[in-house]
Amino acid sequence: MGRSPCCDENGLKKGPWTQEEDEKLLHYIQKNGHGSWRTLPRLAGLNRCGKSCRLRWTNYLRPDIKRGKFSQEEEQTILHLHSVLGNKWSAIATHLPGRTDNEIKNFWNTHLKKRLIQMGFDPMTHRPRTDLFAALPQLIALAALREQLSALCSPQLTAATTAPSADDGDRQSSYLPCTFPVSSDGQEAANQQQQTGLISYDGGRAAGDDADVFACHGGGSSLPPLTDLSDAAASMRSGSATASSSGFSCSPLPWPEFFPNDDPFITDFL
DNA sequence: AACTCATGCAACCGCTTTAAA
DNA sequence: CTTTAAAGCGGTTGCATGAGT
Repeated sequence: MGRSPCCDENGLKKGPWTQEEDEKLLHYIQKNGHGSWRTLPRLAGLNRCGKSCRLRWTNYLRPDIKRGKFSQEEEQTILHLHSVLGNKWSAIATHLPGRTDNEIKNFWNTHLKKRLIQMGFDPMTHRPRTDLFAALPQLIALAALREQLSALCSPQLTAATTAPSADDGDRQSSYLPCTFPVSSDGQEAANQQQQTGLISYDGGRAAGDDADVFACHGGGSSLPPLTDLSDAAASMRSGSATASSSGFSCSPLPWPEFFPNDDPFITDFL
């Protein structure tokens, strides 16, 4: 398992390519093909290592490269393939004609990964995050909120905040915040995801598979997606009147037992 | 206008895999 | 079968640019 020598050792040029170098490489490959990348630089009159030339060609100079913004469809394809293949950028790139593995990798790292994280999904598993670290800021904020509520509200609220016993199974799921209004089948959560335009693809795989990959509630995680509580506040402000008058049973805030819609403190607080 | 910070992307590094001797 | 060279691949870095202060 030998390693190709580093460019430094041979005094070869590194760093950004000049237009002149690009032209030399392009001209040589168009005329002769790339053949052996090892010998190409010398033959093409370039003071670069073969590796650098190959990279420049495959990621930039190749004539079939499609440049510019990724389309919605390409985005969905990447998300889908990444959920199946993981960080196999070259494998993903084979399904996106004109896109290089490097380009896809960059797009993933700078856009898609961040968006998944923001939505509370683990970018590697595509499932809601379960790690305590990721949840910590929100847990702290909620703990502070709870403390304030305990101090200001009736004793029954304090009682209600007592942690459930270990055999409380289902009830524990409502212990952590989620601004996606939850129904028994989680449909609203799915709808909300679709509205974001992020997780909405439906092609390629069986519905069951995708439902599993992008499950929000009850998808094998005890922790719902992490969200900004201000979203919940806004949603409550806008929906509280109709919710109370129509007898809407599902609180827009998490932990309805702690944050009852008709509690004057809660409505004032929000 | 000057500075700082965040973002996007091209390119490099080093490990793994493949193929040839 | 073993060794070695070359290619492939994914992770990471560093620079250019734009936005915000």
